[in-house]
Amino acid sequence: MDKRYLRSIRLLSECMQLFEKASSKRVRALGFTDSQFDIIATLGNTAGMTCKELGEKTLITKGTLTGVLDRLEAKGIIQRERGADRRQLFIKLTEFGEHQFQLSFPEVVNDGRRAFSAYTQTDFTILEEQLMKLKDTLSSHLD
Amino acid sequence: MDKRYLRSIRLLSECMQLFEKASSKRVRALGFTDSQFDIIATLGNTAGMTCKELGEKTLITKGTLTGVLDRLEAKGIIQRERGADRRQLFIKLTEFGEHQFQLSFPEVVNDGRRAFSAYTQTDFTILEEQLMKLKDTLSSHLD
DNA sequence: TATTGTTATACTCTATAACTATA
DNA sequence: TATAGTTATAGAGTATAACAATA
Repeated sequence: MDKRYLRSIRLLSECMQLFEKASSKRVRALGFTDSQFDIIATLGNTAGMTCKELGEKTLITKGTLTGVLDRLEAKGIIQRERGADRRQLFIKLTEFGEHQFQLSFPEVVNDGRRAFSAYTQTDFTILEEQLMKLKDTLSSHLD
Repeated sequence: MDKRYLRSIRLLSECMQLFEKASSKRVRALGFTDSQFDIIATLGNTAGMTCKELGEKTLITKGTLTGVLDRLEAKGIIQRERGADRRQLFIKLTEFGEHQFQLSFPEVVNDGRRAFSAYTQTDFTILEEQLMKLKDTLSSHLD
């Protein structure tokens, strides 16, 4: 059994861990949990989406999502609006939420920008190429 | 402000999400939580380590770690042993835990192997090269 | 005094299943 | 009947700070 792929997975996971550790610290300092920020970042720069869509993008199951959205609504970050199909709810950032997004998102990802300061455009191109290939492979072979 | 790095981060995160979704499902089916499996995988093929080390590797803070270890100990997966410095505890897999690791680890990562079935040795080399470069960059510029 | 790990607290996330209202 | 989202429940992870034992 060829285990070479394990090295790639481990590297992938280590990169993600490094990035998440830094961003999680920022997010926490801003008064959000990782799940809450995940929602905010997903809703940012969109016209909003249904709970179903939001759950699929963030991997948060619907039962859990209600609670996370409740807390974000209590903070005035998001709002729920009935859709045409009256079973659906459209979730979107409030004006205040949009403001928070514009304010906090760059702060959270700014560490990332600094981290990549040594990358050239060519470096990015090669990295993106490999990650896209990886993503396609994983998409078509997992689940 | 150059935002090109955001694309790389997003791709990285999407790859990780795909992989974690699949592995989380397996782990859950085996009766473990992600944190618990993280501990098991970290302790597997080692002689054990202190809580401090284990916490650093898994990013689980010490207060939380005690609870996770309690539940793994109750399941007979891990054991705590006093070290030479009697403030420290060495955490290691029990014989049963080692058995569970040998049994479950391949099952969890097997999806990964399948996912990479189309990768050639050259593909792996290039991917690993890019991920190592990324890891080095993130390591030296974050935190 | 500093370090290692535990305890205590309060909150958040999680899975799951039953439920309501729409369709 | 099927779908979208909520509610209910029990368990698990989380941050934080105070604590005990040891160094």
